Amino acid sequence: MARDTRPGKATIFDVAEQAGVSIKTVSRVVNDEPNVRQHTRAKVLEVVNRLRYRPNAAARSLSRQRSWVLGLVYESPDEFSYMKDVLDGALSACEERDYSLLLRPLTLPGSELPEQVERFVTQAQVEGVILPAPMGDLSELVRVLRRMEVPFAAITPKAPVVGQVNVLCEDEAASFSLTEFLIQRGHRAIGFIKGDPGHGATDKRFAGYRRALVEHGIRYAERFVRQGYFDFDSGKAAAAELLALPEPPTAIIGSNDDMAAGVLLEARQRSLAIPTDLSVAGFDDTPLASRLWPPLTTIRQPIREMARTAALCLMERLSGQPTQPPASFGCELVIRESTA
Amino acid sequence: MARDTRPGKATIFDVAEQAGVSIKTVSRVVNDEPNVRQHTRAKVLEVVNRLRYRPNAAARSLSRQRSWVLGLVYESPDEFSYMKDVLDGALSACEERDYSLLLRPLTLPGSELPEQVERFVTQAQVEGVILPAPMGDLSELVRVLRRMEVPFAAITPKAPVVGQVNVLCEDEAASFSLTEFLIQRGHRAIGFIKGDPGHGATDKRFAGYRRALVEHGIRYAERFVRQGYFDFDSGKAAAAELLALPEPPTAIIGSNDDMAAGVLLEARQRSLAIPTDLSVAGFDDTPLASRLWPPLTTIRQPIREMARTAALCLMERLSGQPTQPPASFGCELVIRESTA
DNA sequence: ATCCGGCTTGACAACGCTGTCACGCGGTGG
DNA sequence: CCACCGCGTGACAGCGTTGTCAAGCCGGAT
Repeated sequence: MARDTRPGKATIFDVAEQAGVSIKTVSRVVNDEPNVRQHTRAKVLEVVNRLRYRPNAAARSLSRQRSWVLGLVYESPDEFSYMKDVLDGALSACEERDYSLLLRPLTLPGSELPEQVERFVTQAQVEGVILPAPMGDLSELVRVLRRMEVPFAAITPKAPVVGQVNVLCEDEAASFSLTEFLIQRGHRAIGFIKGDPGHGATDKRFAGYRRALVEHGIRYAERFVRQGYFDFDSGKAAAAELLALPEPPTAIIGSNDDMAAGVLLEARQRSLAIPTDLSVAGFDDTPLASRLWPPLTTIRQPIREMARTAALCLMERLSGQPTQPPASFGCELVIRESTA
Repeated sequence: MARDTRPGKATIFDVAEQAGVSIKTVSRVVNDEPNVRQHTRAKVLEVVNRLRYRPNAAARSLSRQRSWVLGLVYESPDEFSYMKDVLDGALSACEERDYSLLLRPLTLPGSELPEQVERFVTQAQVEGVILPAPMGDLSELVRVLRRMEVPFAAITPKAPVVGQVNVLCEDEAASFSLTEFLIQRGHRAIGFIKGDPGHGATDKRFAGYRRALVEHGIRYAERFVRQGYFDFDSGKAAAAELLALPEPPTAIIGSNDDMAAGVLLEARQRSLAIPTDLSVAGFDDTPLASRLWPPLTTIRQPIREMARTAALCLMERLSGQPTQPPASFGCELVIRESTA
């Protein structure tokens, strides 16, 4: 007769007692350690199931001096679809390996950033941190984690952070292919709206744009490039400037979908037909891209897979494996109706 | 000379030793317990700061038999903006009170739902669960949590779950005011696209629509109502049916923004001018609503605040306070350019 | 018969913290 | 002068698990 039938309440002692073994043996069975006779193992497992025994995470953490907690430090933007995919990927990896994932949204720019991250990591005994873009590009952040000796995995289009797990995204190549696509469709005057200067992706995407122009013998014109901040409003404002040019571009690339949406709105307010009068392209293939009119030509990155990989590699590293070389993920050009 | 200057590594013993007191006194100071002389307290705090001592969460959990972990169980949809706000609110509350928040996305409908939740709760020693809409409407889920004696907080437009924390949203009233707004603008033939039948919000929003019609002496016509599933495609499909009617409605309400976006697209493909030929309204005021053309008239709910409240009330309850009566939150009509 | 080594098992300390209880001290009321 | 009380403090036993180490057992080699 079980003393307590509520699940999650039985301890290793209860199991040991009912199985007629010592707690150590139960521990061995539960942790799949070798050197337990088949018969004993079966008996223990039977009791484990009957009592719905689950090891107490706190006790295990305390004893093993490990928390099995990963942290996800991110910037919380309005348009969350990028982070949603990151979250999905990281969570799936964590669930698979019985890690927990703790979230820490940050507002940028932030002077107290190092303190906030330090608090986050120590408070929650975070073993490793995942840094989705653009967090890996923040040197203060990297420095804090280094000092605290907390391993991290950076998802970034920039050069890999040495000594850490890196997941690279081929933003430059993606931007190149997007620009090339527009060139092949006959565009010569192509506007480009850059993203936030703090983000590594900003430079890479811009670099891909320039390279495509050069390789196709088109002169790069600074007047076709505007600074944006990865948000709707800045995209709209930049588009307003570009479209007010004496010879406006026939196509505009926004460095993300949200800015491209801003371009669309600005164009509409100027009664420009899309894509007849103006082609527009974005980046990221967020849900937004397919809901706009016309649906956006954009670049799809396997964000979910990238985050998953980042988490998994980080776990490997935490369990003592040598750090993997950076994993790189390609992008896909999604052609919709906003370009002609 | 500190034995280990790395932060987060000092234990209560190190502090006690350097402060010349017992570990119990350190514990008292750190936990703000009474009966410590001012002088002693100051000395201990000084050492705590110097060593950057942070209590070990696992040890504390083990000893106090509490985990300070809340769980957030949600359905992971394509359009994540609702969940982003929930997440923001819940996280802010957790940070404030030094709780951790664990996430558990679920795919609906799911036959293994109870098992998944049970695993989630026991595995991570979750003390209380937050159920954003529509999770609180799933009876299997509620039943599992009841059986496990895990308190939860439901954010729902439906009747409060007895014995638990409840945060109510006034979907019926909001829908009423939105419909009334359209009526006052002269619309008589108003189409309505319902949401997923499983969601409590679906009925409430529909009820508000009907009540507004009735109170303004407009006959309710079933042909103007279509079933949707809270996603873009179903909204578009429903709009197609409504607009194919011999006498199509002059306004269409989507039960959320994503479906309203679908209506917009369908209208555009039929060359209907918005809002001249057709008014469109949504629900939720997601970022999508303001990025579409024309920007959507919609209903804004204080989701973030609601989630915050849910989390805070849940914590109160976990620390032994009596359960609060349900908190109710009003909505706001956001008038944009999609209606005339 | 003896010794050795590998497999299986268990006793016990350790992990870092909090709860309980007891002790000493100074003041207060009888 | 003594009993009593409340405050400040510390010793110590848990909390549930894993790591260490030693013991017992068995088979094979000596």
